[in-house]
Amino acid sequence: MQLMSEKGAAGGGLRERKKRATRAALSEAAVRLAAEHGAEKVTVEAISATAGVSVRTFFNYFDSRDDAFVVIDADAGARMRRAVLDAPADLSPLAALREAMAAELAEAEQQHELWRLHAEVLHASPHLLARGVGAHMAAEADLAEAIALRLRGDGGTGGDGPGLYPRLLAAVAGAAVRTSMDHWSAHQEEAAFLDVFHEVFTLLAAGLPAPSA
Amino acid sequence: MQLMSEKGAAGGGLRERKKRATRAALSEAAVRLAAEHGAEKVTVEAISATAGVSVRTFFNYFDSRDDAFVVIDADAGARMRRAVLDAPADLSPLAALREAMAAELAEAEQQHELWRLHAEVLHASPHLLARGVGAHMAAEADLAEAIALRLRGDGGTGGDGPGLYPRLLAAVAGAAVRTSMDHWSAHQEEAAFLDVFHEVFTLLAAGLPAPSA
DNA sequence: TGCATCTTTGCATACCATGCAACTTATGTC
DNA sequence: GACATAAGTTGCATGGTATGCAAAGATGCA
Repeated sequence: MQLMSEKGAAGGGLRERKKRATRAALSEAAVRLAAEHGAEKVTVEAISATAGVSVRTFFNYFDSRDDAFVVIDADAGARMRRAVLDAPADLSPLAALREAMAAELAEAEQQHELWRLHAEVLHASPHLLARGVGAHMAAEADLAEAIALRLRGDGGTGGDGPGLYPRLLAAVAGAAVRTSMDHWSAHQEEAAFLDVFHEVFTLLAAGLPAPSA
Repeated sequence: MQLMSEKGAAGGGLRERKKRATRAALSEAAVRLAAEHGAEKVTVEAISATAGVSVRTFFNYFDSRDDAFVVIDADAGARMRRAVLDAPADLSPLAALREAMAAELAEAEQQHELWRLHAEVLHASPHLLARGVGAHMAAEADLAEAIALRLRGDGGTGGDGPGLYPRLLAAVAGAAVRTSMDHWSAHQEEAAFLDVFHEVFTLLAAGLPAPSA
């Protein structure tokens, strides 16, 4: 079943620091090996050896081999959730989401090389790409709840989750980010990523009108 | 690698009819067994035995065990693509997509019981749900291309796929459908599915404004 | 230091997934 | 209808994936 994720933020204990380090080492080993040899040719044994742990320990951190390629940053969801909750009150829900996601993407640029490799790996095998897309869903559910909180103020999300509007907003924003990344990685020379990102959200806010051209 | 899907429509040859029957039998066996015992407890051997074929044959039809739970109707994508292309010219792209998807969902109601079980199974194990969402991506890419064709009239989609707008539209519409189904299955008694579906597309067309209430 | 807790590891086991060769079943032709 | 061919199914062998369990090794805390 995997180990619990303990604290999302930077905890102080030696144990938790070691655990984060091990997880990061496994993740990085998986991505680098996959970028070099192709994801299908990378065995769990190779990943574990590169990260300096046993195969059994690999499965203490990831539920499946593919998870090591797909799950990049486990705390990203929590950070976006907080960003949505802390956004200025005069931002529309859509704009709050846009800003939270933009901040997260900017953060991702810090690990530039690794993220680039990661994108390459996912794009190279559709199987993993699909898995990656699906993996965002949990984060989207979190975001939907954050939006619901933002809208209603109170903490009682009721028995059966956020309403239709927050769910839709989170799902659509997720789709928007994926579309931006896809399109940008196919037209990297023509436009900066942030331009694509903002054009996408502008289209959303306008109700996706048919292009005039 | 899986067998090729031959023709999407109803072909006449005995071979192809048998193949579709076998695929359907495997798919149905997988879903029913999973609904009864939980997806994790269903082995490929059990699915194959229920469908009356060997384990080896199972893997001739599906690339992995999970695919049998996830891939319900392999031709749905092709049908929606055609529906988008054949839609009346005065419909906006968003409306054309909405109608294509509504038609497909109405079709799904024919197999009501099986689709219901399918939804249950996916919902019961997040792992499969994520996989299911990812599986829609190929269909979305197809839809994006159809929209691009619809907008530009010509057949030359260029070297690097549809533009930003068609991609975004397809991705957002996919997110809208998933959201509708999620929300509806959580509030089944309160509203008819089609009402939820239309409310979602109305919100999209309005640019996802913050709710006034 | 010494004890409680958590983590890693090896081992055993079962299932998943693919290549290959032999066998069976459709299709089209004579 | 019988034949040659192409297509699909099956069993076997093989290797990777994934989990439970118990022993050994770290860490946290009094």
